[in-house]
Amino acid sequence: MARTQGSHSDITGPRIREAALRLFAQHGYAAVSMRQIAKEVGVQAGALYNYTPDKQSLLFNLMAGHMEELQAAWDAVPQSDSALERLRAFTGFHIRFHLERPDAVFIAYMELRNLTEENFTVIESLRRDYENGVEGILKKGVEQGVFAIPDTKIATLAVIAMLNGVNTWYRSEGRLSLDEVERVYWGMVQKAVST
Amino acid sequence: MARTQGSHSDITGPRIREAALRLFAQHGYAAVSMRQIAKEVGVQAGALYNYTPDKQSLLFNLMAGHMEELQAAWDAVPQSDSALERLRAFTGFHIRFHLERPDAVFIAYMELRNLTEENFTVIESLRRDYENGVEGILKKGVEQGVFAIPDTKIATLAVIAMLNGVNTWYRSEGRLSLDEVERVYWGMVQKAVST
DNA sequence: CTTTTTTCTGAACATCTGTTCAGTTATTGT
DNA sequence: ACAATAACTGAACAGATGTTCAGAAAAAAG
Repeated sequence: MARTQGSHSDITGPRIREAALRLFAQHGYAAVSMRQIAKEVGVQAGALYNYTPDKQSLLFNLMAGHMEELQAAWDAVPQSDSALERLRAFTGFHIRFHLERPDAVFIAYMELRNLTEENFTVIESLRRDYENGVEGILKKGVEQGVFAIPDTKIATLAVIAMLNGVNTWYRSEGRLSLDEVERVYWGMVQKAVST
Repeated sequence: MARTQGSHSDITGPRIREAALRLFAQHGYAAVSMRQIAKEVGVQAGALYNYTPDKQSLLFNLMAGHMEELQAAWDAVPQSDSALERLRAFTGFHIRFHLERPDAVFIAYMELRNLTEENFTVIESLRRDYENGVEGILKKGVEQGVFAIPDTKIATLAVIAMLNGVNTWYRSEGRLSLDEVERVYWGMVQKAVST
């Protein structure tokens, strides 16, 4: 046997990324072998190398793709003039975006140490861009006199860390709806930074 | 060669745990081999098995030890009658305790997926105990009328997630002192839950 | 129908994995 | 001085690791 029936590059490529994403999130990058990923796709390990130069690139592209999607999605959200309204929009956006892709989020936060130095630098830079956007909102709110924040950098990280926490416990079959979750978190975020 | 000069069980044991802790935190459980740990200690891989039945137990004992230390340390903190004061004490305690052992904290949160099912259950139970202590404070505050919280469980997780964020950015040589960090976070926590 | 290209297999590679264990040496107890 | 024990070595184990590559088969192009 060699090439099997119905095999296509444009199908196998995404399937490899999906399988890698799920497996990396579940067991961790180092604990997942190329053969496991291949098995999930229904292909031999060697075939993966038609789609990625190596395992490291597979991880890096998943992470970079996620961070770029995140930034692009946030850039597409219309921005109000009010800093308070911007922060509310961000809270909702961040919670929803992250709950929609728990695996990608998990990897982007947990597998940083398995990146090469260069790849790590790239991802960290993307993350900083995103954080700077949030800090911009907080700074604007301080200027407008609606936020009282001794250190906007810390507040940025604190808010993001708090919101990221949702992913550790939220289940769609659970007690609370997405809207309720959003409302509860917005209540805390708002109070935490307000004057 | 076999037993080397000046070798002692009561020295090697802790050194193995220290090396494993550092390496697991740095590269991840799955990415670290028993031979790497042994090399760090200055011993052959086989010698590790005088101190741990296997690699999994090494991880589990590090995590369980950390969680028990955490709970014991918090239990030792004197508790006020005021829920507000209790929460302030918790904020300071949690930040300081976690900043003192970044590696153990990192492992306890990141390597859960590398635990066997039974071991995972144990660790999760210890974590829930700790979280329940915090939720008790918030509930008490609601009773006393000083906290306004729609959902104490979510608020508990949100506060802890926010505080855990410190470990991702704090450096002792950095811009802020521990006292300042504690003050800034307490300001946000207090406002987030207060009436 | 024939050629070319794309997609994949299956085997091979050198190296690393966790773990076991017989044997060796330093230390402790008598 | 000798025996017993604790601590460790070094080799071995069966299997897994990422990656390469010649060749085979299916699909596309002519």
